[in-house]
Amino acid sequence: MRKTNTTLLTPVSNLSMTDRVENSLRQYFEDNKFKPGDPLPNEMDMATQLNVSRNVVREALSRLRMLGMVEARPRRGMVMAQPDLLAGIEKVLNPMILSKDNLKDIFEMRLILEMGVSEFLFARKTKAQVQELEEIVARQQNNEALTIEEEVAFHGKLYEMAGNDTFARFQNLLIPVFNHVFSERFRMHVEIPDPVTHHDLIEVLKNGTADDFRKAMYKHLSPYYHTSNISQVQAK
Amino acid sequence: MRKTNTTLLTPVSNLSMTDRVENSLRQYFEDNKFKPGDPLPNEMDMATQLNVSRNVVREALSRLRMLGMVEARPRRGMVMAQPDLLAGIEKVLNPMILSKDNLKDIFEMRLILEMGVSEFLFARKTKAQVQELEEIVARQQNNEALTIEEEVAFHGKLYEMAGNDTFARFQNLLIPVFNHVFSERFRMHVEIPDPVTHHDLIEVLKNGTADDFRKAMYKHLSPYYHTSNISQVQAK
DNA sequence: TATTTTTATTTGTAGGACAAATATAATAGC
DNA sequence: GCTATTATATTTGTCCTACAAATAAAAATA
Repeated sequence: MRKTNTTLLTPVSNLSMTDRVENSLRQYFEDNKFKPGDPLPNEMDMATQLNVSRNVVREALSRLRMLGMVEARPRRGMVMAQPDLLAGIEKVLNPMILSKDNLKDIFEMRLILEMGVSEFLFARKTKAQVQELEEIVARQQNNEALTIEEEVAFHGKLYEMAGNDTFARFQNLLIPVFNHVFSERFRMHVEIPDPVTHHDLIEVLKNGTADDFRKAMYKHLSPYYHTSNISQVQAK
Repeated sequence: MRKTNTTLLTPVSNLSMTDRVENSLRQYFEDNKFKPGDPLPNEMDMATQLNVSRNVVREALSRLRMLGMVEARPRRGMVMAQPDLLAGIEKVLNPMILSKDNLKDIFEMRLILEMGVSEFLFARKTKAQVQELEEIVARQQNNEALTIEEEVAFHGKLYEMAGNDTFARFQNLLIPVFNHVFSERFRMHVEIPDPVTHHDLIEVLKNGTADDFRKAMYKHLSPYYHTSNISQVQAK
C-alpha cells in the first residue's frame, strides 16, 4: 500500500523525509554509541524500521558517506567510519556562490588563525623545519613581489610546523578565498609595500619568542588588516 | 537496455557513480558560474546528460542540498543557493567517533582562535556589549567554580563581540568537543585554580589593548595549554 | 480582456529488479 | 571426522517505473 503523506510521518516541518532520516540516523548512531568499524544495519532494515523507502534511506546515507561518517563496502555491508572534519566545508568554498558576509568571515578567519597559532608554532618547530623554511624564502629572494604560490609555500610551511593537521588543512582551504577577497577589494589600489618580509619573520622565528613572532606577523599582515576596516575602527 | 559496468563509465577509480556525479555537478556549477538564485536543470535532464539514472543524480543532489549549495523547491525546480559554511562540520563533531588526532586538533583550534581574535574584538566591541558581558560575569560571581554553561556564556559573548558570525558559530561548535577532550584528559586531576578570571579579562577589555587582552587570555587558558604539552615542549 | 479550466512540469517518495561480489551453508571426497 | 568444493544467501550499487501533489503554463470560456 502506498504511503501517502497523511500518516504520522506527515512533514509538519519543512524537512523532507531524507532530512529527517538523516537526523534519525545520526541520532541513532550517537545514542547507541557506534564507533568507527562497527557494522551498521543494512539499508533495507533501516528503511523498514523508519517506515520509509530504501531510496530515502540511501539519499540520507549518501550524505553521511560524503562526510566520511559511514563507509559502504559494496556487498559486505556498511560500517561506521571516522568522518573527515573538513569534507563539507571543502566542497563549499567557492567564492562565486558565497555571500559577501561569508567571504568577509573567511577572510578574517585566516587572519585570526594566523595570529593565534604562534604558541603552537614555537612549541613544535624543529631546526630542520626552520631550515626548510629558509630554503623556501631563499628561492623567493630573487623576485620583487611574491606570487601567490610563493606566499602559499611560506605560510603553508608555517601551518605544517604548528603540528596540527586540521589547522593546516583549514588554512590552506581558506587561502584561495582569502586571495580572492583581497584582490576584489583592491581592484583599483596599488600594491602596498610589505613592512615585514618573510625573511624578517624567519629571524624572529629563530631568535624571538612566540609573542615577538605574532607581533611581526601582525605587521606582515597589516595590509590585510587595513582592508578589514580594523585599524580605522580601532583608532577612534 | 540496462547499463552494465562494462561501459566507458566503468569505475576505474574507487569512486561510486554518485561520487562522480557529485563532483561533476559541482564542477558544472563552477564552470558555468552559477550564482545563488539561478535555476538549475531538472533532475531528469541531469541524469540523461550524465548518462546515469535519476536515482544517482538524486543521491548526489541530496549531498549538495545538505551543504545548502542547492535548494529544491518541490514541483517548481531547483535553484542554486548560498551554502552553509559549517553545515558539514556541524554534523560530524561527535567526540565518540572522532579520532584522537582530530580531537586534539579541535582542542587546539579553539585555543588558536581564542588567541587570534583579539584585534577584531577590540576593533568592534561596543560599550553596550561590554556591559552585557559584565552582567554575565556578575551573575557568576556567586559561585566558586564555573559551570560549563557559565564558561560558554562568557566566551560566547566574546565571540559575538568580534563581529564574525562564522567565527562565533565555529567556536561554539568546538566548545563541547573541547570540554570533552579536557575532561577526558583530566579524569584524575584536581581542578587548577584560574590565574586570570573572567572579571580580570573584562578589566583588560575595558582599559587595556588588544595585545594586553591576548596575554591575559593566554593566562586564562593556561591550564588548557599545559594539557597540550605545549609549555613542556616549549621549555626545553 | 478577464476569469476559469485544463494540461504539463517537476520534485518527493515508493517499490521492483538485477548484477556482482562476498560470506555462509551445504555437499562431496577422502 | 576433516578438508575442499559447490551452492545459496546477503548486500550494495544502479536502473527503471509509477504516481501524488503543487505549481506554472496553456487553453478555453465568459
